[in-house]
This record gives sequence, structure tokens and C-alpha cells, in this order.
Amino acid sequence: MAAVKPLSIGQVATRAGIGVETIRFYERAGLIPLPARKASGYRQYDESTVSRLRFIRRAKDLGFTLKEIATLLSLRHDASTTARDVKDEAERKIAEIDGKIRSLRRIRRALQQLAETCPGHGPTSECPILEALERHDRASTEE
Amino acid sequence: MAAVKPLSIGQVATRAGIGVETIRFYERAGLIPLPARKASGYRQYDESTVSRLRFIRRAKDLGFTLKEIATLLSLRHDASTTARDVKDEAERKIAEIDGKIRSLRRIRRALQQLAETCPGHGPTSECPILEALERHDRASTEE
DNA sequence: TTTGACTCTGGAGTAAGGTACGGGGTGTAG
DNA sequence: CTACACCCCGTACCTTACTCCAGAGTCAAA
Repeated sequence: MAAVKPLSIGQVATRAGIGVETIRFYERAGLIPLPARKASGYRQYDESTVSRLRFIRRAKDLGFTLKEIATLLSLRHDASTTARDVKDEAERKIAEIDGKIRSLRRIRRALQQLAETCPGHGPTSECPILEALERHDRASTEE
Repeated sequence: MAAVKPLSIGQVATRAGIGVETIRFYERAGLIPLPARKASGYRQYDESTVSRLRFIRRAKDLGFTLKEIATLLSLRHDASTTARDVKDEAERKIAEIDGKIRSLRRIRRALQQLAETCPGHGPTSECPILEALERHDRASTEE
């Protein structure tokens, strides 16, 4: 087995497709282990860190927050964790996404209805969108 | 016409269903006009501010950012604006929401697929979710 | 050896939308 | 007149996920 050639932070950044500053940020955030250091203080990484950073990137793309990713990472190497735990986390996230989608749809519907009833010409005083936003404004003489 | 009894910031807050601090924040943000002051420095509002704050709250509920709300508010009282301008803004927002929904659905699909293929029991080493996140990790001996 | 690219640290800044706090002064009911 | 709730201001702090900076040291190729 050949000794593994250590990687600099810049090399890791390039391989993981991420910025150098971001790696240091993740280190502070506890998402990646503290790396070995050369006498000069330079960080030394191996490929496993590249993997881990890619893991983080993909999880982020799936909408996980860094906090959730930290959980996922800890689940990953805890021997007492089962696939069930990971699946639960994924399903929780799916439910959360569903909630967001529902909420956006509701908003969309409301906005759509307003836009549909708006003639799209004439003064703002006849715009149902503004009217709706002003609804219940009784005592108002407007500013 | 009877003189309108001025409202304190707390009364306005209660009526608009919003916090006192938030009102001061909106004032700094330029979303509401600078109010009159009593000799003591106390802010004095009238009902129109309550209306305006409710407008802001509803627009916020529809997913508009404070910046967009500022635009909406300025459109509202600019005589040269037409209903068209407001409608455009609403439609732009709808398109933006559609983009968000599409993005969330894409994420959801990916996550769902992973969760479906996960047996939900056994060690994490057989969890396809983690596997997917680790994909392309060739040289990795795992940390 | 020189040069240029890279790395180190700690701290500040960004966006959004507030929330909280401390140390005062004020308004008003009883 | 005394409580006590309310208001003032400025500033700091919160969350998320970075991003940038200065000033200094280091590494590697030519």
C-alpha cells in the first residue's frame, strides 16, 4: 500500500467543487474533522475529506440544511444506526418539502385569482390586487 | 369632522397584529412614513398606518419580500401607475413561485426515490440513501 | 533565488426580517 | 402622588450559509 499523498485545502476544494473559504467554514461548523497540519500550519487532507465534502454538497442539493447534514453524517458512522434512521430522516424531509409546496400553491392560487380579476389597464384605483391588500381598511383615508 | 384621536405605537401594533419593535423596524426600512411626534417624543399615528401595516402583512403572507412590498406601496400612490403595473408585479411573483415549486418537486422526487429503495431496516451500509450521497466516492476508505 | 500562487489567522460583512436589551423618560388610573 | 405600563433611543443579537479582507508566512517551479 502506497502512502497516500496528502492534499492541500485548495486541491480538496477543486476536487470537491467548493470554495476554500467554505471548507474552513465547514471545519468551524464541525461538518468535517480537524485535519492534520504540516509544520507550517498548512492543512493536510486525504481523499476521504473530498468524499465527505461531496456528500455535503449532494445533501445540500437535496435541500438539507447544514444542521441536518451534520445529523446525517453522524448517523452515517454510528454503528447503532440502521437504515431505518436514515430513511426516517429522508421521509421527514419529504414531508417538510410537501408542506412548503402546499404553502406555495396556496399563495399561488390567491395571487392568481387576484391577477385574473385585474383588467390590466386603467388606474390603480380599479386594481383588485391592491384592493385585496387593502381589504378591511375602513377608516383609512389613505395616508 | 371630529379630530382623529391619535394612536400610540402600541395601539397601532395591537390593531395591525404586529409587534412594536417591528413597526419601528418598518419605519427604519422606509415602509411606513415618519409619524408625527408628541412633545415627549412619542410617535402618533392614525388609522391609515394601521391599514398600511395590514397591507404589508397581507403582502408578506402572499410571499412578497419587504423590498417588493415597498415597490407595491409606491405603485399604489403613484398616479402614473396603472393596474397593469401591479398586475405585472403579481405575475412576476407567480412565475417566481412556480419556479420554487418546480425546484421543490424535483428535490422531492429524488428524495422519494431514495427513500423507496431503502429497506428501512438493517445496517446503514445497506442504505441506498447514504450510498447515493456517497456516490462517486472511489478512493474513499471512509474517513 | 526569485516570483507568483497558495495558505494561514481572526474578524468583519452580506442578505432578510426581525427580536431583545439596557437605561432612561412619560402617561395615567387610583 | 405613586405605581406601573408604556414609550424613547441605539445597539446588539439571531439564523443560514457563506464570502471577503488584511497582513503575514510558505511552497514549488524556473
